[in-house]
Amino acid sequence: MFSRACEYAIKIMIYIAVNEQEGRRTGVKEISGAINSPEAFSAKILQQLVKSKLLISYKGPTGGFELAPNEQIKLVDIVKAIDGNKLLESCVLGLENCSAKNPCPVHFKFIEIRDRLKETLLSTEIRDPQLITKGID
Amino acid sequence: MFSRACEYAIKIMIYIAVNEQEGRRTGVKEISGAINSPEAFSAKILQQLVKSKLLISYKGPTGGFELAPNEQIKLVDIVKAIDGNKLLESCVLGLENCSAKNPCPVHFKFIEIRDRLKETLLSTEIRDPQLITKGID
DNA sequence: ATAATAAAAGATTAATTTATCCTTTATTAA
DNA sequence: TTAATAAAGGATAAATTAATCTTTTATTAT
Repeated sequence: MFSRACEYAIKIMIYIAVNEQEGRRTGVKEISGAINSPEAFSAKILQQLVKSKLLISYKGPTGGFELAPNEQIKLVDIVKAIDGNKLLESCVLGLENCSAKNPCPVHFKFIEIRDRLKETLLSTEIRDPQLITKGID
Repeated sequence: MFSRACEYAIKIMIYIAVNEQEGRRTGVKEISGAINSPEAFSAKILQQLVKSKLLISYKGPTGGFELAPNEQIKLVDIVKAIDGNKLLESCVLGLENCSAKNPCPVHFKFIEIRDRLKETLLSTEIRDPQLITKGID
């Protein structure tokens, strides 16, 4: 469903949110240890999340990452930042001109699944207390 | 959502179903031309579909492919044959031990989307007249 | 100021997926 | 029975994704 990088990204964001609750800034090494992801690869993903303004980074000792403040960060923002919007917008059969007016054979079978997916990604906020309690490794 | 190969596979199966309606056996060249897929790659996918018993192949002149007879072929069969059941069974965050009893942070957010997807794949039959009318290229 | 720390950046490698090419095998029709 | 046809099989190449390694830049605390 999501790329490996995107799976890591979601876990990363949730883990940083957990630490935010406790007022702690989080570094790459701690994150990759906690979510069991390769450190250097995680660092690349963190860079993308910073460029996408979902995180703020700090260098040097005491450095690390924090969630972008005063922002509602939703799952959909993470997915778009890492995987783009192919999953959310493109035809499941990869047809260029598929639409309600010119539907592919399975268009109407999948449109509601996709809408349901979008709705879930849009309504799930990364600071949701429900999210930040459960296992992530 | 699906791999490129799986997108091709679904289009291939629908196209063969269209021809079955007209009593025509279909060859790789015609198929790849009709659905706009690379011929040699399509041939590999066709081989997999034959190995998975979803198609029957015939060599030589007048050769080609037919749907496996007397079988209800569902979308889920195609997806499983090409992409396996990762999409249908694995945790969206890739966690090995994710389950209702030991849920990942997004488990319950996605479980119903997945169930909806499974239901659609299970209930969509490749010979459904609704499927085999619409554009596929 | 300087040493230590940690992220950023860039280059490279590995693995997987997508795609092509070439040879072999089976089948049909002349 | 032979030539043409079409799928099967195997090897290879290209592209994308995943992952690693090394150097640079910024920041903090001593």
